Amino acid sequence: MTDIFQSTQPIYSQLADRINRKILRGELKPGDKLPSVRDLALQVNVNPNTVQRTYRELEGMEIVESKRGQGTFVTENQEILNTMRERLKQDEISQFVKGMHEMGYTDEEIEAGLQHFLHNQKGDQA
Amino acid sequence: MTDIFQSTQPIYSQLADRINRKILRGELKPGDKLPSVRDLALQVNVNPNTVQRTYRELEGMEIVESKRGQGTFVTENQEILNTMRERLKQDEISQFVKGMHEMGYTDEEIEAGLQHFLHNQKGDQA
Amino acid sequence: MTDIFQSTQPIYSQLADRINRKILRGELKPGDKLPSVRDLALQVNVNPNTVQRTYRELEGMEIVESKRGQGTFVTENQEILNTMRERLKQDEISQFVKGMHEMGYTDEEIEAGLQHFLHNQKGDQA
Amino acid sequence: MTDIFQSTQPIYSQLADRINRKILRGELKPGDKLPSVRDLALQVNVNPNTVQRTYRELEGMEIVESKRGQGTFVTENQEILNTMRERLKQDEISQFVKGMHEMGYTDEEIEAGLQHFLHNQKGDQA
DNA sequence: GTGGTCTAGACCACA
DNA sequence: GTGGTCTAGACCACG
Repeated sequence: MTDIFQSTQPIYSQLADRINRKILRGELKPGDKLPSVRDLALQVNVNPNTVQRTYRELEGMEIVESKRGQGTFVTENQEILNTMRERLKQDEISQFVKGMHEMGYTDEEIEAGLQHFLHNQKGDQA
Repeated sequence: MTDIFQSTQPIYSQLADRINRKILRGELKPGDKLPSVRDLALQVNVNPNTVQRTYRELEGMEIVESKRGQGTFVTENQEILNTMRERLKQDEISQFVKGMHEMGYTDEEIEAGLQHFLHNQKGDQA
Repeated sequence: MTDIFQSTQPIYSQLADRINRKILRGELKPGDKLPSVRDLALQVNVNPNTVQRTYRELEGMEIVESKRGQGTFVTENQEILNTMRERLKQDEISQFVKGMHEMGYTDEEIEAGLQHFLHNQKGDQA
Repeated sequence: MTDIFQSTQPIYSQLADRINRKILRGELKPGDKLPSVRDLALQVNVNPNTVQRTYRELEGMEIVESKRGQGTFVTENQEILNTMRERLKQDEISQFVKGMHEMGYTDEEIEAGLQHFLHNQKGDQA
């Protein structure tokens, strides 16, 4: 039994990632209030406990502050956000390179491929 | 109800992708026989119909050939494999760049980030 | 409704504290295996999830390492243990001083009281 | 079955302690009337019998006096209050030292730790 | 309303 | 066996 098709990463962690990226993209700005635990649970159709755990995770990373009785807010500490941004960038690159290596591409081919792509994108991306 | 967490891409398509990559990686070589529909269905724990559809998909791309009564085989046509390889490469790159753009990185930063990563990997990849 | 008598600190956190102190006291040494989640849950009569959370908390502090399928173990990193030791010491002192202040004692009286106690203990402690 | 988490000390005794400390802190002054048994029972959400027993305990220590038909009052005998104050101080110290010993600290370290703490507190207490 | 804790019980992955 | 995740639903404390 392998069950390759439900991504193995836990939901709370996927959710945390999504929120991180929303913050980076600027959809959520420092000081903004996140949806309440229960609301987000309904939105993404998971158990409130799971959202709770997501928020707790984000709090651990100091990306978010939870205020009992008030809500959960994006940190106003820009430095932490920058750190997270850098970390996610490295993750993304590392994952990309790993995937390309798996397909048998060399570092040089990867670099060339990227450059070619970047210099030719005018609206022909997927 | 959003259900963001079971990746939206259909299973047969995910399966096709996985097989493609196995071929590129050399785990499956031109002329190799793929597992029978029933066997693969058991292995990855999906319905045989889904595997059937996956194979049909791959046949459509001329990456595999089904020989009635014998099984399904990786094409020996190297040109087609090269084309697929190229297509997957473009997909990978495009997806990577899209992700980086979403995080607000410019093309220049992406290129620089990749180069930095490639020139510094000694064993510190994820 | 005040309910002053169920210590407000969450169970998982009390449990974590108890385990910390066991480690400091040397009842649990670096590399030792903690009881399994389920066993400890039975021992202290709480839900396994609560113990799970305790272990997770300790893992976050890097005091403990959980190895799936094997168990949870006290870290062998002595430096972390020293740090924790120092932290708990400060907590204990701070709490003591706070309590004494609440009873109206001055810093000088606290210091004198402690010295008197330490120099007179021969077996007459509580 | 251990049930470590509901502090093992009986409630009436915890309550007595709390009242003692209120008196020491000056929240309750000599001659002040304590709440009626029923009122206090409601306030702290315990059975009136428990409060009754608490008051009897305090009476035994001569810290309060019950005047039939009028209520329960803090003693005006300063000497007794001083004695209690001293006793609670010793308790506090003894408990503190015991805790530090449990963590493996020597008497010298305890004294040094306290002094360091007292001389450095500017607002950085817990 | 908000976040936080806890239980009960199920199911998963690793070994 | 081990730890880890998730759901359902209850209850708490803060405001």
